[in-house]
Amino acid sequence: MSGTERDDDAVFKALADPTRRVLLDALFDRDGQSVQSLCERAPGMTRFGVMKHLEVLESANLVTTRKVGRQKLHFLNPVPIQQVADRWIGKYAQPFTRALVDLQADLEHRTA
Amino acid sequence: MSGTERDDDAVFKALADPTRRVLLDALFDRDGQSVQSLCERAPGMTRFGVMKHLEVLESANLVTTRKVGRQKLHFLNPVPIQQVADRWIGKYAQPFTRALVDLQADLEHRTA
DNA sequence: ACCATAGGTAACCATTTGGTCACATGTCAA
DNA sequence: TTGACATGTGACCAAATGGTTACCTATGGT
Repeated sequence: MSGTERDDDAVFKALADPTRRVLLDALFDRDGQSVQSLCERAPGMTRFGVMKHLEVLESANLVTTRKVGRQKLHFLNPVPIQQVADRWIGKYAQPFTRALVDLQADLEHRTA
Repeated sequence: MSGTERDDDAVFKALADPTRRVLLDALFDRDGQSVQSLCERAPGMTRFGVMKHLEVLESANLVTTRKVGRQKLHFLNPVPIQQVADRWIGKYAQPFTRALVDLQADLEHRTA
């Protein structure tokens, strides 16, 4: 796997868990939150579970952190998502593709 | 989890595996391929491994199938990807967001 | 100095996942 | 109808994942 492919893979894998997506959403709502604060978004899960998810997000470069006093603040970094969207998802989601898909679906429906 | 959230989750999880992304790319290149044909895209993996991945893609509704004679043809369905992109990824990848992100990154760099 | 608070480490566990193998089914063609 | 070919099923296995608990470190307030 090339470098960007490996990076993309980490991003895809990081996005594959609903808790992690919730955490990203939380940071989208309010950036720079502490672990404690983020735990509120994952009720019924211990702080350690949340921390593990945050580690995954951090190593996929989707969140960056900064220690302030005794708390660790988490910042959203959407750039990897944008890159993945640009060079992979866009290929499937572009209007051109969409038109083709609609046409194909129509044809399949007729011949079915 | 609501219905669409569960669907989105299946799509995210399906996209989390590199082999499955390769299979989608293969169908993007040439639609309507058989299992055999798709196996060529995953060298070093048995037909059964490929079949399992195809099942995952199918149950996430990313590929649809049609039996023709003794072979099963696979068709790409990008719609779920488009939906996920529209209602989740777009939020992070829109130009507006991108501008905010760049600004934030700049500020953080200055204060660091 | 002290204690409460915020976070970190490591061991551990259950489940899911990615993958294989052995075998079964269905279909075409001679 | 027999054999080759394409796909399906189920058992099975190793590794990764998601999560917990017990304990440790560091910081801030009083």
